[in-house]
Amino acid sequence: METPYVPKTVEQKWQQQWLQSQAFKVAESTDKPKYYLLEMFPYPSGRIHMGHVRNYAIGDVVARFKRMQGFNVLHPMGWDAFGMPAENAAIEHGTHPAKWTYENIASMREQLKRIGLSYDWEREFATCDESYYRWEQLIFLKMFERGLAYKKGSSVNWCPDCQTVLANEQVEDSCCWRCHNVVEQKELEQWFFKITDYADELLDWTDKLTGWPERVLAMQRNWIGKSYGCEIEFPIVGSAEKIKVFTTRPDTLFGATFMSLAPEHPMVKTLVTAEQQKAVSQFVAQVERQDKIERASGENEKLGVFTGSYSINPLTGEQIPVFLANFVLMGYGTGAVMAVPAHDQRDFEFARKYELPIRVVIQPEGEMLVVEQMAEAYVGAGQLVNSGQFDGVDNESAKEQIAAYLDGRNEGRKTVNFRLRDWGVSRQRYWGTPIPIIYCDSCGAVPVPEQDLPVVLPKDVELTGEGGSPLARHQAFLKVDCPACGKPARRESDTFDTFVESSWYFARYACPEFTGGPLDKAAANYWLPVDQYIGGIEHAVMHLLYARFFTKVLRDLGMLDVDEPFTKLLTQGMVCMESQRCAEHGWLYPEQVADGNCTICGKPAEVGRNEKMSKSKKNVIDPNQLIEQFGADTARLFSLFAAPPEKDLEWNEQGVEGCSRFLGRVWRSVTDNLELIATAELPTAAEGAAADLRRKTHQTIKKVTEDIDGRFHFNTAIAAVMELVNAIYAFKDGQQQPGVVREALETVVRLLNPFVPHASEELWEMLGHAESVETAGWPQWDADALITAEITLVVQVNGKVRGKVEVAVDAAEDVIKAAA
RNA sequence: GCGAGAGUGGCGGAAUUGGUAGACGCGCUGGUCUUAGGAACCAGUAUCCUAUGAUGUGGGGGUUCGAGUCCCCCCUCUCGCACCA
Repeated sequence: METPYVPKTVEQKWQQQWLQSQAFKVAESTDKPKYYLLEMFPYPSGRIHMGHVRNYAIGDVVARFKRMQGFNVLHPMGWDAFGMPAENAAIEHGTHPAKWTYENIASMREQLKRIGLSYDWEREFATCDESYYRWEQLIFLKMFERGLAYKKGSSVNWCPDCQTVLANEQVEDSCCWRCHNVVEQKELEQWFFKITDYADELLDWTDKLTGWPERVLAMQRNWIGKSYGCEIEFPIVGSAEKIKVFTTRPDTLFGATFMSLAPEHPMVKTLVTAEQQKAVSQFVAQVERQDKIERASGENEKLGVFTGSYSINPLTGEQIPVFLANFVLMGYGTGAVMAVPAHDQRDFEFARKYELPIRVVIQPEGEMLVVEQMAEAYVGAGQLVNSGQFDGVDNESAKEQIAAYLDGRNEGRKTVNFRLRDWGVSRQRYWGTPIPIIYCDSCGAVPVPEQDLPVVLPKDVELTGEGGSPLARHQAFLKVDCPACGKPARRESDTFDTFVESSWYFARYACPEFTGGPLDKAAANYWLPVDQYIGGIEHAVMHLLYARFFTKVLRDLGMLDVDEPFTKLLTQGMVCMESQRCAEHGWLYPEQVADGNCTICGKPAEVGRNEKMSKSKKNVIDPNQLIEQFGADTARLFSLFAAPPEKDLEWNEQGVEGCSRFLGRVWRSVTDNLELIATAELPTAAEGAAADLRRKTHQTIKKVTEDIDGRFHFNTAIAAVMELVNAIYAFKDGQQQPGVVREALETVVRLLNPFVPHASEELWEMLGHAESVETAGWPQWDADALITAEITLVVQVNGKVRGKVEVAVDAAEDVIKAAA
């Protein structure tokens, strides 16, 4: 009689069913509001890990919930398929990156399908598909036309042994990760995207992205790093040239007693005098070494060297020495700073070390700074002193006044400086999108004509890991005639940074099959922006900033009409697990530990709590095994129940069992009551204990709806359903009012559908419904059912609980007072 | 240093607006049923106390009839940026 719950059978059945009915296929529609839900697409590494399960389970709850609420939900999936791991695998295993990548995609797709995620699989694509990257090449050409893509010299990490460029992540302690030789800096011509043109817009919009976590916005603001200040020109003694500095403190200009330049500053050569030549080159070499090793170790002693030259402080007319200093960065501002030791801590330390003059030009109120007694720079507010006609002015107004004064004499001007720099997109790598440019001796860098796209990445290459990118040696690929003059020319052999692909994939999902351009504008405008984006916090800056930038570029290219790609963002936490380590035998698998001791040597194992799952720590749970043992529904339920989505989730075997038990309990609550409720009608009212159950049912609908919608409190939503299930178990008057039981059970099944869709569908069918539970829609709560006849009032005297009284809900105040 | 966030039972975590702190789950304790169960079901489980009761949300102040929640100061932890001129 009783049907046991066998997750595997149930899950296979419904996954098959969804596939056949194309349940999650969507098209543009006007009779339903659209909702675009997206999780960050995965890199096809070969296997799904628990982080993916969590990410996609979270997304699937929202997708299914919104669908049940009547939204036209776009929920696509694809693959961020270009990148280095494929090349490395090719080198190690003698396979081809394409083969490796597509095989990984095939097996990961099957894994994802076993989780029961509601994707419109017809929209799936991989960024290494020619039909995707060809449109990326077109976007590049349009950007090139507009001056948004340009080429300039830039230094890169170069391994002289492997003859290849290394990404920053491939440099470990200044050495090549593969051959462990010291990495050099090499000057190369690279392609850049002019993200700095959008710095202001990217920054301004951070205030309008109210659906984003504050910390992500803070990181982006920090990264963009806008600061208001002044550009000031310092003439060089005995030269017509001037040194430009950027400062946020023009008010302290009278206190600038020397100047510091970055060791890499282009004017260093002309500034160094013959006598200082040797000292300077020694210093530059020293900083180059220090940059990598000492800087990383937190060493920050201020070091410098005198160039032998002097510049002139434009306000005091004084000659001030020009130094090189290790703390001045070429990449920020102009690479030159006016040093005001009295009011800047770094300049202060530098001046003390090299015995340079310190002059106080800002006096704080109610205090008298004396240079000899200063232990550190004074960086606060105050009134100007030793500043000529500006004496007595408060320093905030002095910023304006001095900037205006300099502007009038054409010696400086107010300016804005950004930390953000243009995005270098060239990679000397094989497995990426070829940059569609042809170099001609006569015509220079010529864009590949649109009709010649795509520039197909050739497949016939062999990867050895040495000698640089195989594209740079692939004659058939390289040799091409100049599209402008027809003379023999050479193709660009660099490929794009893979962040380029992930900067617009979300838009392509709107029209993955479109052959008329990157985007079908109508489809893109219908679906975009993404209403809810979900992914890891590790992408807080790079990916999310680049995607925002690209969206604005696509808008300005006329390809779509939105300003921002992602209306709401949810950054989910990591999946962690306890790890165990033996002093002698290193990290231990859980089965290598018995009673807290290492099973190899018997010594106590050290327990590390909350460590991110990683193979090296042997604390990884394989989703396949988990699903095999408990089923996809349990895996989903636990990853949603154990922690709120934005927090780290600590994996716990017993917690998983708890979720599995709960599903069994739900299952039995339905199967045990099937006979009872077989002919029962849904109630519109109830009496006594049945009214309490009915109230609980409708309270639960309300709670779960509000918890999911916008708040993403899945853990408390699930807890609420558990309470309802407990109430059904506790309810003993089923014989009298079976309809109330049916209502409660159907509610449980419907509310659980976004979390455990397979079990939910199966139970819904058992309850006698021919149509999918998703078609049945999201339940509505009945406000009348929420009303109680009596409520418990807590009587507090001086804030202490002194008693409880039961009163009618509509009792008058004096009745309540009397009762109390 | 700057920026963001967090400190609540043995554990994961609840507590939309200030109103019975500890929902729900794990673990633990006891029970029922069973040949047996790590199955299922029922009950209990913040701390102290025999109990009335008292104490409890990192610490210290404050506002309030009433504070986990609001204000001030301090401590600790996590994450991000970090010589940013």
